[in-house]
Amino acid sequence: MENQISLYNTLTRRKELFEPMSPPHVGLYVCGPTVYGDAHLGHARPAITFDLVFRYLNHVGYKVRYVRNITDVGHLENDADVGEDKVAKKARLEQLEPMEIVQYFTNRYHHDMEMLNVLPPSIEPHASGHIIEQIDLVKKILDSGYAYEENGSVYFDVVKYNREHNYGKLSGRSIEETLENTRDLAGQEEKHNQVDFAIWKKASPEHIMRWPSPWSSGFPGWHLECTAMGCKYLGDTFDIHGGGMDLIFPHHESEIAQAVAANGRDHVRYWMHNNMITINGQKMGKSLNNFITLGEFFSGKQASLEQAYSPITIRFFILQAQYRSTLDFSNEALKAAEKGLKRLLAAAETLRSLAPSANSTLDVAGLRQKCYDAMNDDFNSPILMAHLFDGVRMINSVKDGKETISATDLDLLRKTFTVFIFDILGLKDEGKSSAGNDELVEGLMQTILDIRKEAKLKKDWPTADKIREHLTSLNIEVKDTKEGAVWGMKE
RNA sequence: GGUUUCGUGGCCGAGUGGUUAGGCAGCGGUCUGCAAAACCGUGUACAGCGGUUCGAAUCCGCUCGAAACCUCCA
Repeated sequence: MENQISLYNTLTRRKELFEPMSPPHVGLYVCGPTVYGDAHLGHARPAITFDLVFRYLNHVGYKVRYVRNITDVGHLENDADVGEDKVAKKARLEQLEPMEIVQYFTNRYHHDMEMLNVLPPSIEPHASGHIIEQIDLVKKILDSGYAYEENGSVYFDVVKYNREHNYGKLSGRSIEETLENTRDLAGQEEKHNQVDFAIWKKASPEHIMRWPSPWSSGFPGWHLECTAMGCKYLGDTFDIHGGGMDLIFPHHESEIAQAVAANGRDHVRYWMHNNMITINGQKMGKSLNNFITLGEFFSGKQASLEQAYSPITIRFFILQAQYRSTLDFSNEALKAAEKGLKRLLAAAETLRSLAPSANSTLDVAGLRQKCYDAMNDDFNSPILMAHLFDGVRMINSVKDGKETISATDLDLLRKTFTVFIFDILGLKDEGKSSAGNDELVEGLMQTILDIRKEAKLKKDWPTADKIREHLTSLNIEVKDTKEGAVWGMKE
């Protein structure tokens, strides 16, 4: 590989050179959504972060198998193990089949992701479709002695595991402290220790999502699915596992424990975690009830939104921050993103019609290298964007005749812009497809603008202004530029 | 309370020992019948107090403030 990528590994808490186990193949697993509600801005962050990782690894020549699961079982709603399954709860409230809910929100999730130009993963396994694998995993853990059965449920013996391995290697916490600080929760009599967690849970009579198992009719534990599906599709040990920072403990910590207990070897080599999106300085999340769904952003129909924001604006906004930093939502920040995106795309468009000169006064190769350097340094998209904006200045300067560019450099700059803006950052010009592609409309508009042009040549300003005003009232915006009048639909 | 992380100019957000991050807004200018847009130029900021150093936003200590995790959570 020509590009040496370094990435921040949560396991070691530092940046490390990325070396896949069996290049050029790379295994990438990312925790996907729990489909019991619409995706909100917070869900867009890991999707876009790891879409960037997926796109870049592919770009530099790796063959990536990207697995992102759909969680449609488990994940208990209330404290400890006495709660009911989130999906099941919603189902009963609305008198729908659980799988109907799952399908409905999965479809909507896919739609939102497509809008954000997030590429589909290579495999998108459902937890409910891997009950057999999960039961197998429970058996393995029982066989290796790191779990015990109690009244139809199976619990992971964290204390025993911690004696031989390090439960806490990822999150950096010690089990002793955790033991001291864990609250007393009801319904935990079955557990030998408070830190133990269920890997198979017997279903209560009213619990409708349930599967037969050697221990009881029940359902798999919260952390089991990712271990089971990750190992199934990527191997017992694989390259990269990603997800939100809020999953580090206990979810990912427990995933490691389950995998090591079952397979006796290391689970994941590089753990990557994206930071949270905040609103008023606080995490945007389901439980805090302060989230804004992606659909609401796209439509602008939500109390705290001053306007609609297009999917690609949202994408640009998220990529403007490095994935390990928190990112604070505000209308002001989003509007800034919208304008910046527009300027970047306008320059990309200008680039297509730029004329070359005999030689260059610009360092295009240097710019290109800086772009790669930024991405190689832990996928630093904001730095990449800063360099691209330097490119924007170059393009406009050439257009103004202040700088010149050779044919070779022009070609290189075009390639650089295309690769980084569209292929890697995954941005796109949304305006292009939505308006102005209809032949009839295009013809009519051309006729009208021609008439206006003639009026302007005769300095018949009232007529010219009248045409513009009438079009404005139809939501069509006309702007007189040096190259003539251009029109577009107002947002 | 414990663990971890953070505090950068009006806003968002990089950087992390010595040289301009970048975007948006603002200001100045160019273009322009008007309007809008576009383009160019422009800002010495780094929570506070000490310390280390020739030199700190960057390292160390303390203080203040904020967040995440410890319970489902992207």
